[in-house]
Amino acid sequence: MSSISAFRVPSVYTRRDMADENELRYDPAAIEPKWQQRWAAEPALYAAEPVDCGKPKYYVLEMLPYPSGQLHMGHVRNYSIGDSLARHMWMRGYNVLHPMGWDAFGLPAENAALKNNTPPRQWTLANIAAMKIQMDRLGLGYDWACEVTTCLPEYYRWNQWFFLRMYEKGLVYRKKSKVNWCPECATVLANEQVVDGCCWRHETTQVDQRDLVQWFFRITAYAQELLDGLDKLDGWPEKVRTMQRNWIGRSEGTDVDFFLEEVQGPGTKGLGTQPTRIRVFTTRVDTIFGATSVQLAPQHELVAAFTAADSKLKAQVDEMIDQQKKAREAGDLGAIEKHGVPTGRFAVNPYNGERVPIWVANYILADYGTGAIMSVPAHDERDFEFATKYGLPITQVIKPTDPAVPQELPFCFEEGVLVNSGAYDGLSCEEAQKRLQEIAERGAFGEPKVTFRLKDWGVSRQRFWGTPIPIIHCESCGLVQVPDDQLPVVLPDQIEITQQGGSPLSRVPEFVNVACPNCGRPARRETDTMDTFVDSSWYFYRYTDAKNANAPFDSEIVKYWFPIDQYIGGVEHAILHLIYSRFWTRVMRDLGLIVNDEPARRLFTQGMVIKDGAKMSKSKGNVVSPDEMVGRYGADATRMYALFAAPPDRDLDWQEDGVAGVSRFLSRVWRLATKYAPVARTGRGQSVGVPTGLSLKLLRKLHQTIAKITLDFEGRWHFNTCVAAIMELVNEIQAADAQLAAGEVPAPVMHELLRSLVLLLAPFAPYLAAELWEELGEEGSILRAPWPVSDPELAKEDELEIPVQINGKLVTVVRVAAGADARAIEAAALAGEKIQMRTAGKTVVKVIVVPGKLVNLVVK
RNA sequence: GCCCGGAUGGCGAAAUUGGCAGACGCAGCGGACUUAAAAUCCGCAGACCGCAAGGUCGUGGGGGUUCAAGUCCCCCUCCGGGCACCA
Repeated sequence: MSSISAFRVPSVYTRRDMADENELRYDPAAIEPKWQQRWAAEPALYAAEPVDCGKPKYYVLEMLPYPSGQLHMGHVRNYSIGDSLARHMWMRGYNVLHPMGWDAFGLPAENAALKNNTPPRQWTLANIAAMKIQMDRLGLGYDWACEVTTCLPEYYRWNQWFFLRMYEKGLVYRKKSKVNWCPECATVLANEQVVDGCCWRHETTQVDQRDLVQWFFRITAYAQELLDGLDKLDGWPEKVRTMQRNWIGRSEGTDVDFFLEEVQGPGTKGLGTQPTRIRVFTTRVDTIFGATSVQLAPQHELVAAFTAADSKLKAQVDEMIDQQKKAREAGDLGAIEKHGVPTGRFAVNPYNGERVPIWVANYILADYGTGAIMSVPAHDERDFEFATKYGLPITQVIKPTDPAVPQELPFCFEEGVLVNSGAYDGLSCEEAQKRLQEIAERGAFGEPKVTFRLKDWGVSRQRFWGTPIPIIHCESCGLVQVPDDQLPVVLPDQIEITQQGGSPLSRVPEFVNVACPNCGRPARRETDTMDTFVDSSWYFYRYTDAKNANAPFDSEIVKYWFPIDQYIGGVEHAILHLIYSRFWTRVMRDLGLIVNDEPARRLFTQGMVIKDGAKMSKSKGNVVSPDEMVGRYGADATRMYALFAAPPDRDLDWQEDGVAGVSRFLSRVWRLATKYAPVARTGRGQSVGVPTGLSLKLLRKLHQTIAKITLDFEGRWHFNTCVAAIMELVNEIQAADAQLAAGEVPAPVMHELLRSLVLLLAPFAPYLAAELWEELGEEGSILRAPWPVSDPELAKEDELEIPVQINGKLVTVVRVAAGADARAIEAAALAGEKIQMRTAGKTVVKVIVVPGKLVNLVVK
């Protein structure tokens, strides 16, 4: 349906140009396809230039979408922001790289294959084609020459290549581990992909725990560097940096060995090869004299030794493990009640020789620290709860220095002095920690220790539609790398996707059976594929050199473009994608491929798109289709509304009436510009001279608007107020319509006004801008036209309205010359009639004059 | 529980450095044009009192600093997001 119904031509124009009634209507359905065709025919418009072009570079990147087949409003918002920025930077004369690609591996393609009997590849490529059309319709200016599609062998061969390089460096390893298993996906999930005990893609599907041999990337080797790097990322939102800091979870403390008390008699059986020490991790070694038990995680290796000789204990521990597992699956690990069982064994505190019981407790995590703690109930909430429940002794060993601290257990504070701690009594917590660490190191029963919460990145997936892991299992040679010259290991074409568990690739004999590259004997390919976060960890490097068949990219080209100047995407990727990318960048740096430490200098996280109070999503049934909006109002209006309705970093409430409003505004621009274009054209190339009167007024507003928008593009990014500023400008021009029609403003000024207006609109409404640019008789593409420069002289007001307050309350305003000094302003303020009346008979105690801002009289 | 955000008209929002609160837009109301409607154009519009001139109140709540607070400080409430038995 046509959106903008025909409107009656304004009378002033009807007289002049009756014949062209149709041309007066703003009709995005006509304009937009016309420019799509033209731009498609001229791909160089959006193409990055060679590295030696001599221009400063600007790399603007938006997160690549998963090719589901449909853009959603979140994409529209993300890409509208990025596209406006890219267009602005082009106009500022930068060599802009503005690429787009497809995060094309992943489960939905397999699900679709099951459902429609369409091969994943075909389904994915068809979706890509459809979404590309949507993007083109939106008028997004991408350099399609460097498009990256992660499911194509030309791309994923480099995943494999990187995997092998990392394998050689010891950054890839295999281990049997408890993994998160999503029954729906029938695959393993990374810790980061488990949300509240459920799969991040299937929010109602509980994740199981399974034991599998898995491939891991040793991201923990970079934990400290990833943490330190955050301090320097001042172009990233503090929020994201904080989230990553918490995720990495660095914690400084001490590893301390408690000695396992020797036990004589039958109970010692099975303990023979076990360590005689229990290593605990604590951040509060200063409280160690208050340790009244040692607590082990149920999975701790010593527990297995203890239970081997004690079937009753074993039953209790097994039950505990089972309960923990259930709780983990239900996602409320923190909610289960603390409980434990005594092992009947004792440990000896290395500092004072005190004998404390060893318990197994369900609140001790096997995979954090050493899986064992010393329990100090007087100074830890959890230990206190536990000790109270089981009547374990509670010994206070820290006395608060601050008398305001309530005298109640447990005492959880760090400001205090030691008591009941033998030779260390009287030391501050901080000093005591240092001293106790020294003693431990000297006595070889402990040392300072930094622990991270971050775990290694499990990348194995038992799925078909992902990058095959380039490893061959040979019975004689063990794990053998696929030689580089045999890459890529290509996914087989013919495959039957079923819902059976295990890797689909393992059921394809042609894929699995292979000769060992080492000994030539029959061997088996690895059938796990890689997590799709591998694909998105480095795709933005590939953009710079997407066709390279010999290397993932040319280092020199990457050196030119990196780091990314501006990365834009949703905050939901704050941890997963953005931490993996930072890791990958460092790995590539250490492989000598790149020189930058961080992928992106600046990161911008846009807010969510909300409708009727909830995030737009299929499950909520509140989805607005971009196609529908574009069909009804045009791409320009849709995009501009996405920028106008809220600042980009905040959530955006989608209201269709608002899109209609923006569309009305664009119609107004259209009418105004087409009406005065004939006059403006005659003023092309002529100087505006020294404008006065209405000309000056309008040019002043114009130059103020240019200044405002230019400033916003430089970092503040309040595009909502940029659009508002353009609206104000248009309102002001339109308010002068009668005078303009009467010819009060000379042609060169009309030209300057309309030309600049169109330039200001170009980043936000490229179709309309291009059309009007042509209408104004301008040559060349508006895309490469220089961004207008604000003339500060013209922008300056020559008279200001200064509010005058009495005791902080507004009474009146006075007009003064713009440069007026404090004395002149004060005089003008005091001379005002209303001020005279209000101050009559009273004393003006004080006069505050802020030149250019206001006057406040303090009156008694 | 801890760590981030946020709260301003009927609605989306603005106020860039402490200086006229509500720009811009939506919805609404009045008018012009029209046989009529739509579209368009012009105007009104925070709340309360008042015929008006004008006055009082007003940025989630309470306190404070200041000539002046949406903005700074302290305390609290609610909403959103992240983390959560991390020793």
